[in-house]
Amino acid sequence: MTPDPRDVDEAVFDVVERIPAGRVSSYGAIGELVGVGPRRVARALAQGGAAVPWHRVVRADGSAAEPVRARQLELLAAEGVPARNGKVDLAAVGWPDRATPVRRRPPAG
DNA sequence: CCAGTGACTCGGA
DNA sequence: ATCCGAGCCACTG
Repeated sequence: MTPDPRDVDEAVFDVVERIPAGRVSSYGAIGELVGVGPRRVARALAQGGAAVPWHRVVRADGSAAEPVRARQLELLAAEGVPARNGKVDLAAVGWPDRATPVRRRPPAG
């Protein structure tokens, strides 16, 4: 069965809704979670992102997309996400956390 | 069907 | 840091 386009959009929105305030994800990261390409994620947000915290989705390098760049940085700053020269620190506020489970003993040295 | 475009990403220069 | 090409997926003329 081929997944309906609307279903893919809903999957994208569902993941975006899961991004906690103060955190940020990327098109590619979300794409991997829902099983589509980053461009497909961007398309979904451009189409109906108004219903989800789209501002918590940035580029892979932490920068914001052109058409919403200024707006996105303001919304992020409003919820405690600092930006450095127009880019957020994905290593600090990136979501989901990398390799959180199955690794209770991080390399302490 | 082909070409152009876009809230993308990676690798190379 | 900046620009370009290729890969990618969906839409439009």
